[in-house]
Amino acid sequence: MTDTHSKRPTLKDLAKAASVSLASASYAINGTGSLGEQTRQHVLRVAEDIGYRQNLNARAMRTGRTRAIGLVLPDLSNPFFPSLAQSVIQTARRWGFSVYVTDTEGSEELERDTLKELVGRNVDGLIWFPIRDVDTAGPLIGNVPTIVLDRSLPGFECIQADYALGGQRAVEHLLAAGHRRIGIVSGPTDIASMRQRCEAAAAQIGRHGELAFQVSNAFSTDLEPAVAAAIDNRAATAVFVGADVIAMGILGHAQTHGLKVPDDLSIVGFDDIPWANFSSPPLTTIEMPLEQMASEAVEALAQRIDGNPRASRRIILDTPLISRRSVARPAAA
Amino acid sequence: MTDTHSKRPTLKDLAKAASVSLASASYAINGTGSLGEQTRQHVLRVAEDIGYRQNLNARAMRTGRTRAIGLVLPDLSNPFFPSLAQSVIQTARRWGFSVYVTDTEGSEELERDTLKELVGRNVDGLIWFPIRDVDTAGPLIGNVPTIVLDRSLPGFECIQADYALGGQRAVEHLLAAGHRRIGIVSGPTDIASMRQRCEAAAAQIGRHGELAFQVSNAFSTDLEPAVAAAIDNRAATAVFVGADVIAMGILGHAQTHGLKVPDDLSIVGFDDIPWANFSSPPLTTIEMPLEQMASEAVEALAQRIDGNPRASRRIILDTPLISRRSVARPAAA
DNA sequence: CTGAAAGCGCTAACAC
DNA sequence: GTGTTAGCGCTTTCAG
Repeated sequence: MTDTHSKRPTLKDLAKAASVSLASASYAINGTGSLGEQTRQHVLRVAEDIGYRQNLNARAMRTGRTRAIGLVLPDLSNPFFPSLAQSVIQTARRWGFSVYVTDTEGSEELERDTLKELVGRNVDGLIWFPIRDVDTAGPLIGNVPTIVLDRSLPGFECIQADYALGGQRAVEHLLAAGHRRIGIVSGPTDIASMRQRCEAAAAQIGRHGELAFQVSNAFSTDLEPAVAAAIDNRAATAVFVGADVIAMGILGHAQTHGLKVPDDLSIVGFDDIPWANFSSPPLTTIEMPLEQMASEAVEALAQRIDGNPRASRRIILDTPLISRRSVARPAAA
Repeated sequence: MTDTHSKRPTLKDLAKAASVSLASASYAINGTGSLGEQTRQHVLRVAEDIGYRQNLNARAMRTGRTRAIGLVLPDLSNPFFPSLAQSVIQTARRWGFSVYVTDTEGSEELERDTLKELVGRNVDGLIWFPIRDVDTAGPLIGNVPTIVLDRSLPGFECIQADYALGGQRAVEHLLAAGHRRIGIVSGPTDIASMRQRCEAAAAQIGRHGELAFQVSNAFSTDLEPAVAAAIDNRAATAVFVGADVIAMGILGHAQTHGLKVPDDLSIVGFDDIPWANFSSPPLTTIEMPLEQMASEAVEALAQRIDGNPRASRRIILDTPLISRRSVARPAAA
């Protein structure tokens, strides 16, 4: 039994309890060095008995590696990010890393603080989904291996998806369904990946139809007045929405304002967040390959951490269309 | 300018660069000790110049406090948890703590590993949402101050909500709308908080109506056959569902199977996850006061960490009904 | 195969 | 007001 009130036993305590040297204790715990089989067993047993736990910080301090990585995300309340976080956590676990998840609340200042903090805690690497395509980190990050997600930051290895292709596919789908007057609701336009998908969409609309409107909205289900107005005007029979969260807001708005989806208004979103599949109607959308992003990111990071600098590749993943029920032929064709 | 390729400067480097002693450098950085104002300024300036960052691990090792807490959650893909995580992260930040978030993937083994890992990294405290009402941690946790969320674990300070009252309120609401034949779809029944809400609901139904069925489902939008069957049978005009995620699954199922909600089937859920407000119809549900849970938890933890043992209180928060559109009078009254 | 000792980066007595 | 120094718990040469 362990006394609940004593301090956590140290390696020294363990060595003493097992009457071996400090080194032997360490070897036994880590499975390193060369140690008599019985000694090792004995130490391990005693460790169990006295409830010994390695102090990972001390270990990290000595070895210079923490086996921890930081995941810096802009906003956990956007359902896109928890999914990503989950994938990263699981993949990292497979590689033997723990993950610090942080939410920068969309603030560049917090983002900087967070990054600083993580570096200060000596994470072995960083997976960073910046708020914008702006390097708020500067030299803060130092030499910490870093993979940037979705945004495009010079000097970093970036993992992205083919946003333009996604936007184009979305519009093609709408066109194929017979829509001609198509609107665009973009997310924040200071984000390159957002501009890309919307520009590609606009181009495609320009080619074969008519751009009814192009407005933008924050990453939120709450619609800004201009957006609500654009929808209410019924200038378009269909909209391409740059992010599913916003699309869900539009879906809700349309329905509470007497517009039937998809009959009066077809919608295609972008991201394929989990509940896109459970709205009514379920949302047709462009999939962001999250699991792949996560595993590519962790893998790339692991490579670098293990000293494989691996030329700063830029990885671009595919963005398939997921066809569900929010698109139909326009009523008045 | 900092050489991108050199190691991170240490306090020693800083001291040397500023030509002061190690202690003075430390004092300047931490604002402790007594130091000439100019010395301090000078050191700080030099620190900036050479890009010095504290090594928080080393500091933690020395002081015995990491200013980090661990948040152990069962499943980030249930939208309930990211919201909770976000609140915890933000509150913790206000108290000067960083948060390690982990997802135990519903596995008790991973839960144990995770807890071990966190303790090994010397977190100052733990906020733990156990998978079940089972203490998988045992003595692993040692003396690390821990707050348990939602579940009820002997010996821990637990923060819970009034589940029974919530279940009762849900049914009262259904009753008031004129329903008599009411079904219950519970979440996993090995969870006390789940049993409480459903038992209270059942009791209330028993008192003034008729329990049409009582089945259970995993925390998922995917319905188990028994649950789908119960819904399809139309044995009930209304259901109380123990968790919103499941409720969303039922909503989707009902609608794709020709049942109109709320006309053919009224639904009230539990949790008030973010998208409950954006389904169509928006889901009437019982609110879990997440922000409050989070801030109570962090606060309680901070207290203990700062050495205020504060008798192991059990905090019970209120569970108000949020009335939206998924409840109507039954068609055939 | 085992033990003694150095040192990772930092803080906090304690001396000056 | 500033500098010296002893460790925090651990890993890892290097001798025996």
